[in-house]
Amino acid sequence: MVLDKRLHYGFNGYQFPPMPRATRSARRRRSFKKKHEENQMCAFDLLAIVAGNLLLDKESAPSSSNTTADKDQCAAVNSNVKYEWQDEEKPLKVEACDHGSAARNLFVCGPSQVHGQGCSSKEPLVAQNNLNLRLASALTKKVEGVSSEYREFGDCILEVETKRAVKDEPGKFGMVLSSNVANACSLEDPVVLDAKPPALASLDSSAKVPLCRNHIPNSSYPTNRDDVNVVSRDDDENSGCSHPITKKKFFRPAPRIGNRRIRKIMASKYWKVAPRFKDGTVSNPDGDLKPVFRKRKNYYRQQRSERLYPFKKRKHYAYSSPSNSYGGMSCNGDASGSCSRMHGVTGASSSFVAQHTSLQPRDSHGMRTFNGGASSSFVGQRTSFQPRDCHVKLRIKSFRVPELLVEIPESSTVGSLKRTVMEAVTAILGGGLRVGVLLQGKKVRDDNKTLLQTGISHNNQLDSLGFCLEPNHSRTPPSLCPGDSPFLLQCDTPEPLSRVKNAKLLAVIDVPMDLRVDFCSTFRFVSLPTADVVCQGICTGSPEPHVNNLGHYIESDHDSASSPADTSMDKSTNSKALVAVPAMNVEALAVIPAHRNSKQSEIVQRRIRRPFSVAEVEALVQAVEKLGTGRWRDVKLRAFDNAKHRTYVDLKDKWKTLVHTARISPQQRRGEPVPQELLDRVLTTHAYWSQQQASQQLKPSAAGRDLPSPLRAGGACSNEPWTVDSEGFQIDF
DNA sequence: CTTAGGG
DNA sequence: CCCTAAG
Repeated sequence: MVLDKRLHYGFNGYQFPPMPRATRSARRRRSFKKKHEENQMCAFDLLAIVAGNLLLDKESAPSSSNTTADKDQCAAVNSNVKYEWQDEEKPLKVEACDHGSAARNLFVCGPSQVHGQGCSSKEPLVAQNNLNLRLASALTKKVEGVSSEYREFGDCILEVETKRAVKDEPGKFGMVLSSNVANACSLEDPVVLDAKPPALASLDSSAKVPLCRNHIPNSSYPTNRDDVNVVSRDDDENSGCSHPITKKKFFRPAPRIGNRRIRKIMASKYWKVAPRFKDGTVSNPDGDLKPVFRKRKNYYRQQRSERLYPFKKRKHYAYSSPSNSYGGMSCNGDASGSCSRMHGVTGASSSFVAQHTSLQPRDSHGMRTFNGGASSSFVGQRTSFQPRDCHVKLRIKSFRVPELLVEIPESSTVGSLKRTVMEAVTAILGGGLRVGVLLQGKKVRDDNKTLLQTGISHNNQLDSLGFCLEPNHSRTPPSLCPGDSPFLLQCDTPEPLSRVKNAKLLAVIDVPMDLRVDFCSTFRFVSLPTADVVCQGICTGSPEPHVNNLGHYIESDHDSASSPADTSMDKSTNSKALVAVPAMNVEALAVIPAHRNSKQSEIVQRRIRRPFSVAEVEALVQAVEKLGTGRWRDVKLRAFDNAKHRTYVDLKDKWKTLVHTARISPQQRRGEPVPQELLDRVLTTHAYWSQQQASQQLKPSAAGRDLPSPLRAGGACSNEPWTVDSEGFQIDF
């Protein structure tokens, strides 16, 4: 099979789109050429092709079986083929790998110049660096003569790390490909991955962050940077933080990635991520970053990204406004997928990092909590943007509507019933509700405390956090929330309400930790001034490393500690750091079941008190007369099956109180008076069953027969002082 | 989960 | 109504 698809990756971040085909218009070719000329800065070019075929250039049609590349010009590894590519200056050899399965991984790496000459003839490349490529993994081949490392994951993903920065573009590099990706790309729609670090895009930049085309100031790269920070990701183990390495440092050998991880990666669709980087490019506050891409390219990318990412990114991000620098940054939950993808793009991101070495997040706070790449990404973000503060992500799966009591005549129509219910619901939702926050089972009453102060932080207790909807007493007007809150939740002084005990809420809200507790306002958070606080904490259930969209890198490296050394950016970024928190974030990112610690997190509210009506008492008495006092479950089923709010324990308790009530003087009784007739029956019944119970104990074997069994319920027992209706009385609520 | 009881 | 030990 011939793959027409190929991917070009520019280590510099410059990408060469596939040459236009001959069939294409001259105009397009010119355009193509022009573009490349403009991007001469690119020092290194990596060409990767997956799926068994490598197209070195349009002229040389690659066939799966043979090496089309001219010797000396390109090297490609095909499934079982060995290609050699020799550059005069830097010979690159790639030994064939034999991967059993479908020939997949191909990649070519070489000085861009070579590439330019032979393969992409038109592209001027400045290749000066030597890259060592090494394939780790199944393919495990070494490519010598180059200074980067490859990691091949499974049969699909290749990660490249550069040890050395390209001359002009220190730190830029790399990428990961998956065969899938390759397949996905057609020449027509070349996949262009930008190694460049997207400045500050959020992961799902696609959704919220404006594409950076405009942000790209110019094509030239900064030349004065010597330091390259590279973050290498570790293996599957996650938890890495990005740590920048100075360019002089060599990257540590890329750890191998287990299949498991590979699968994950694949699943995450790395390749999809790649495009994002590009898109994600955001203007760099410092202006340090200079995107190499042109608008046109961006256009490409954008298009592609759109195509490739049909799926919507997390809604979560959607909320974040573009302005919100960090809104998209966090990865978690759902995001994990995207994050992981990013991970795949390690190389690219790392390059990004390098560029931004100067930017280092001062605050490692959030970092530590991150897993793998994600954290690193954050780092990057922070550096460039002002860090805000950690965010707590909570998901509220649903709110249960507090119990509604509706009274309606039996003669009412169903329609009127519906309207009645609607009105009740509307009354509640329209200002009759407020949100209660519970932490560790305790209600958080102080709305003015920050989440952090309250103990709600990104790295803890999320599972012990609960929310509840409470009826809002009319006396307390909704204070904070103007109508904008989508939920129309009003907040006011939190008062424990017993009604909503069952509300189960799981948080999944992305909340800045410095927000006040009273997110009742719907979760419209009010950000407090928190200049210093900056952490992007995110909790994710997913072990996957995350990479921030910025391309900041993250690595889950074992030993690597994130080294935010460079603070040069700090000052610049700080000012920006605190941005208004968008009202968004309500979206759920990660799903964090709040009910895990049922005891603690679950709402501990006491149930609302609901006095038994006379009718209920009647039903209860009747049922107990028939069933006895030791079969509350049956009583429930028989008479209160439809009264969801009455548990058998409630019935038992009520019986207990009825007995007590019957025994005390009427003056001592409280509440709705129960007809004496009923109380008398209560006493009679109680006495009867007590006796039965006693006799049963004395002579268990015989007693059983005497006791009215449920089955025999229809027939009144001769001993029973009452007549029983076989059907019983169902209380229907 | 049910019961039975104390709180 | 809640909480819980027991079964």
